Amino acid sequence: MNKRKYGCGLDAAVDLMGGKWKALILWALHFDTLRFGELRRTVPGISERMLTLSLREMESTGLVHREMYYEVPPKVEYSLTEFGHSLVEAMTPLGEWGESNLDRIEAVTGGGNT
Amino acid sequence: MNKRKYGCGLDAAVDLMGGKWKALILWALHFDTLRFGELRRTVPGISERMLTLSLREMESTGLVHREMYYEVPPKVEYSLTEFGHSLVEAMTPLGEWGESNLDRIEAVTGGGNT
DNA sequence: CAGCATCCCGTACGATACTG
DNA sequence: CAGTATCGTACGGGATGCTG
Repeated sequence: MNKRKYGCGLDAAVDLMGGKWKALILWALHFDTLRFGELRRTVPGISERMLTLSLREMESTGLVHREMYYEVPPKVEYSLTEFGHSLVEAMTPLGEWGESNLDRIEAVTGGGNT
Repeated sequence: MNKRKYGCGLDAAVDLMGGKWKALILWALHFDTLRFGELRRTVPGISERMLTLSLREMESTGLVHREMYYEVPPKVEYSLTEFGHSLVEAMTPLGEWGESNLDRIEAVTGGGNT
């Protein structure tokens, strides 16, 4: 049962793009429509399982569009919906902040705890 | 051992404020310096344990400042550091996006999956 | 190539009780 | 008031193997 209302919009947004991989996937798809294998190569370190799961989840939340081509070598392309693009744009400042403070963040997370 | 480098700044930022409660706590502290009990009341649904853990973690990452007063009724005040404030500011667009799309988000997360 | 199934583990999180 | 200790669970996530 999921009766979770969100404390604020930020909470809701984090729920959508939180987790370990969704932000990376969103980011990757922001620039290009990508196939499964391309995504796998673009997002470093992700497993097939997590890519599949994340993609499915983002499909179901309307962030990602999935286009299947019924060909002999199976081909599936993933792209962002308008909704997805708008989210990425909202995340951009956070991403820039993160990059500006990468050193510091790596220092505190690497030497600290979870 | 923690050799996690981040895929991008966004990844790093999400690592800092991800989780279930940190965003809410940051948000609450953005407006005011708050005591433990006040925070507990401000962040709806959080347990003492999670509040403590989140606070400790954010202390260790330099987002939150903790000020103890050695008085008879113990008193501790939490506030954001400059670092914390800058993070909140970077998160703001995301929060606004979330609020603008609250209905949609609740619909897709409430009826879907995690 | 794209993807699902299964096993397994760590930890994030929750509930409850106790303390200075 | 402001925590800490302990226990238990659920889920996120990794590794591996199989299918159309």
